[in-house]
Amino acid sequence: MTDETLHVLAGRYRESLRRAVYLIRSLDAEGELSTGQVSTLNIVAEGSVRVSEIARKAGVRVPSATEQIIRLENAGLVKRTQDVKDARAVLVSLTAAGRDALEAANHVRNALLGAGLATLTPAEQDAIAHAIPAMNKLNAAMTG
Amino acid sequence: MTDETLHVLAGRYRESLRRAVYLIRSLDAEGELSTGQVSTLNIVAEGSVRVSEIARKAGVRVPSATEQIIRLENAGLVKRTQDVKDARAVLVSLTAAGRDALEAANHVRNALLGAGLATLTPAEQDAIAHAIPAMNKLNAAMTG
DNA sequence: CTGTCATATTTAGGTAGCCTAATAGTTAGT
DNA sequence: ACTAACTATTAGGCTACCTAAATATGACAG
Repeated sequence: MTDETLHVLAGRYRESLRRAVYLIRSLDAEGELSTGQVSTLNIVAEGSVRVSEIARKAGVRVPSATEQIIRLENAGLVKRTQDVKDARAVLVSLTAAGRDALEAANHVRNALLGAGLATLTPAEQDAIAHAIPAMNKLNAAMTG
Repeated sequence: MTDETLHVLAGRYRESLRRAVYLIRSLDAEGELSTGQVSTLNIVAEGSVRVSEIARKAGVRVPSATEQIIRLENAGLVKRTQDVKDARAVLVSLTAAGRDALEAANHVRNALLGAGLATLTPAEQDAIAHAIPAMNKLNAAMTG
């Protein structure tokens, strides 16, 4: 594609993502956990993670991650432990309650979004499914 | 697709959108206008719009839209006028400065995102281009 | 082994942006 | 004309983000 074409595509894609953000937010309306909390839990679910690693993956600064984690810890959803190999570092992991809460939150959101996807034609569903790997590659390329 | 398949697709799509939020945010790092401000300006750019209409399109409550608009008005980017046909309503429109600022902001963001898109293969670019109408339909279906 | 610089996290203080509830004015239906 | 519905704003509060500074540990050169 030419730069011009890519520029136009960028504009359309940006607009679509902007609206998709509100879609994602609307999925949270019913739930008990906020979008940010679910995002953080999803990151922690991958295993014991340092605070700085959570911040990096979430695209926020370290103090913001600390704040989120403290809130989640107070809610009993994650626990913090000292890294035995590096006393400066803190490892964050899910509690059993956190795992349950995350699973429930994901289930509700996926069901809602799945119902929305069901209103699309099979071709439209395929178009989205097919775009996801490209979107992920783009996300990775641009946000590190 | 089966409900189960759609459920899985919903999960993958949600995850991709979650990361795309940070991509969008990263496009704002350099600019003077926040993501929310650009979104609001983009809505207002479509013509004179009521506060309640802006709120609906932006996916926020009316007082939040009022707040945004007051900020943009203080920055000289939009102006508020009474609707002559309905004295309850306020019509919001861009000022010349607002139009310029929006154009500049969109240009910078589209250039940055366009550069990211340029790193994808043509097939990946096509996959995203092809998914956008479906994404827009889904957004419209789920957020009204 | 000690001083220095880098790394990891937390604390402190501030801002943007979202929310609900309450207020004031306008319109529309009976 | 009265009541109910609608439009916008104001008031008060919360979450989540930020930068700067403090605290503690690690790594390493001399």
